[in-house]
Amino acid sequence: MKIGEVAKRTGCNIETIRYYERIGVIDPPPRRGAYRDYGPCDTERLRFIRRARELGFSLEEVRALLDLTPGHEVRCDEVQSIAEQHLASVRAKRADLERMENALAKLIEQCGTTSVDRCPVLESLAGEG
Amino acid sequence: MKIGEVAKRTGCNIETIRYYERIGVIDPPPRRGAYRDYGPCDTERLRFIRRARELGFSLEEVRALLDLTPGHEVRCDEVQSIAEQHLASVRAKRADLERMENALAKLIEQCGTTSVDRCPVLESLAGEG
DNA sequence: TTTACAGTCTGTAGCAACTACAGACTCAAG
DNA sequence: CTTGAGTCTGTAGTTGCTACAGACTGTAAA
Repeated sequence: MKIGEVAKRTGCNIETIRYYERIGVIDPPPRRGAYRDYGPCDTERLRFIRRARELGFSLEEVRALLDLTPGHEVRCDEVQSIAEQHLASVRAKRADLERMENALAKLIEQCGTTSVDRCPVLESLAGEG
Repeated sequence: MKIGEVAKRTGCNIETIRYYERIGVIDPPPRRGAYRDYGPCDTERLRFIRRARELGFSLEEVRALLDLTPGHEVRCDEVQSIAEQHLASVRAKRADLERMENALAKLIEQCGTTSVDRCPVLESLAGEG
């Protein structure tokens, strides 16, 4: 399989696949002539990476996850621990965004409630704290 | 005021202040000798920027916000529109994270429920879709 | 006066995780 | 033999900083 085919099958784009190779997240495949020649394992691995990225795992976390499987001696507890750490950070981010959302909503709500030459959004951003 | 003082007062760090100057978010202040010499307006502006950044506005959005005030002819409706756009994107991000959180929690929940040599997290990341 | 020292200066490189070229090449079909 | 889509390498851009290196400046104490 050439890189374009793999890209189509995995949903990764071509540049990204080459990027993953460059940073060592996937191994360089053999070449058929000048072109990279991928097998089914590569598509699987790339799909794995893609899923994990979609779930917000960083590439470092993905790497750690991938490093757990090679000898097929899977450590479910380690996987669980990585996933749990990640879950915690997702929850934290979500809480941040929630606070932001509330603050923004409050700001916007005030708009139009005061006299013409004052804007509560700007004032509240400028005000001291 | 020298840059260190401004940094302390605004909570921005020194490198960041110089960075903002470089990209034109703040104007280059006059120099007293070789050193940048800031006035109170600069601290206000930097505080404004910092608040906005904390609320997740991008620097481009911050720039747009700042561009609305210079002639003191404030356009509250424009400010509101920027804030609303931003609110929408915050909400979208939060929804994404929520989906992530659910998926992760489900994954983790399954851990330990199957036989010893299978890990549901890895399987579900690897599985086809 | 000298000298020490904290603070500042410029300029550049690094981070994550890609994306987007330029310009050369390759390989199969017509 | 030529066309053209696909691929190759290498480099630079993105966002919003952060972190140096190596030079300089200004002040205060000895």
